[in-house]
Amino acid sequence: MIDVRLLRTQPDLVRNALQRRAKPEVLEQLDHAIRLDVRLRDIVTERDAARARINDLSKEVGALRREKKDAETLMSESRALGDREKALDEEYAQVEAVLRDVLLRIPNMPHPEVTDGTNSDDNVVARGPLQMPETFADHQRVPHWETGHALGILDSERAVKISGAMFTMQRGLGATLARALCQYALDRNADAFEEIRPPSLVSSATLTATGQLPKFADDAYNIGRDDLWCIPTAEAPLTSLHAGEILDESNLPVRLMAFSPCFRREAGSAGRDTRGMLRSHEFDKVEILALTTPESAPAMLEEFIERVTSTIASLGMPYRLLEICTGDLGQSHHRSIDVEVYAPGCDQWLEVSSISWFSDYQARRGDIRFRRDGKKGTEFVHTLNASALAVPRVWAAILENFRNADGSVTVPKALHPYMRGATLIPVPTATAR
RNA sequence: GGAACGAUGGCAGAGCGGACGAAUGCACCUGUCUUGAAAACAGGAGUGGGUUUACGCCUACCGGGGGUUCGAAUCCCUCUCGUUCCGCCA
Repeated sequence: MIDVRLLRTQPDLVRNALQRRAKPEVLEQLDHAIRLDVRLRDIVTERDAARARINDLSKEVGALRREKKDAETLMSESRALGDREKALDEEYAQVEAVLRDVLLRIPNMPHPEVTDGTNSDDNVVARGPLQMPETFADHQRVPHWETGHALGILDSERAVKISGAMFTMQRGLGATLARALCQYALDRNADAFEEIRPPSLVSSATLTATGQLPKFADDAYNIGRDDLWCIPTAEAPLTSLHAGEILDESNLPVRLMAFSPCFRREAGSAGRDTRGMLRSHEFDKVEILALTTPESAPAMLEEFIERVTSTIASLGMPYRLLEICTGDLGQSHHRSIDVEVYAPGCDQWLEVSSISWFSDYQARRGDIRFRRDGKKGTEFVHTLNASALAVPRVWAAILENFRNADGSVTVPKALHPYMRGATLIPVPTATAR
């Protein structure tokens, strides 16, 4: 949520920043919010004046009563004011609700350094592939779904039988590999992050704090009977962990990480990436997250980039960094860098992580504040997060990058400790099938 | 799912219709005293909103929402959460 005060005092600053997102309707929402805010303050001023008078009157009534004097004149004046106050209060609640809804739908202001652009075509490669092989061999040019099925470690058909389209299921060493990736990602960040095992079902308030609600309700699974939502990412419960709290500056930064399943309806992407593991309704991910002071957020962003890229690099696959342009930036995002891994089999750069800085946008929604040492008052924290590792796409990229000429897949060395001794996913023998 | 009880400031805990933003204790901050500390004494401390150049002033907040009243932490309704007992269960 953007700051109403900023919108009030420096509307042009906000307008210019949001203009860069290249979404005309946002500017209309902005003007709407400004009008509502003006109206709201008029109401508040009059309502508070009425309340002040009522408070004075009831004190006088109390005094008269003690002296056994008649107070009917004052009481009737107060009654009339009470009616007015009630009407104003109702109007306040109405206007406030609309204003809040409008504000919740206005996106965050992009960081000044974010490149201008209108859509994903304008994203810029911030760091090219550092280890792109000259060429890939033919045996690496096999899509992971073919390899996965041939090796008996991916069973899409039965996943569809059990749950429907866009669900996947790994088996045997494939399942072990998926879990190994999570285990590995957690261990790589355990030096600085507290591991959390959060709930996978959360309240509407929780999904509103991170920005999924109210605007993107169609993208998440809703359990209407209990008014709960399946988390689309551990970002949601982790960000809200300190919702409504005032933290001490000395406790910052708060660093959290979590393994969790992620549930996404993928409402707008029917028919896209239907094969294999590139897009599914449920997947596993390890998320890292930080709550920081505003001034230390840029350094944390750099640290996150370093952590994510070094993890990907340690698996030995070509990757690149993408600076997301203003037109492609998510609603809550102040700045985002995507990490993509190259998958030679399907010849695609796969987004395996998004490293994001939300400035105080989520903190304002979730009411996460901090108090500076020895100072009065509070400020909103900055939130940052990143996928330390998203399983399916990394899993897919491994099957393509490390496919051998005989059809087997070599397990990256970094994962060996988590594979129960397996260093290779072999081609099944005829009898084993 | 059923029943009973409960929810007050950082914590503990009073208040049960009128000067209550709220006693008291602990914790905290600032003075005085002390070489320093402790103790003692004095004082100060919450959050949001509106308004003001500013000091400040007004307003709201005793789990959430609604009601009664001139006036609600206090009375009534309702929801949520917690504790205990029963039921069910990994």
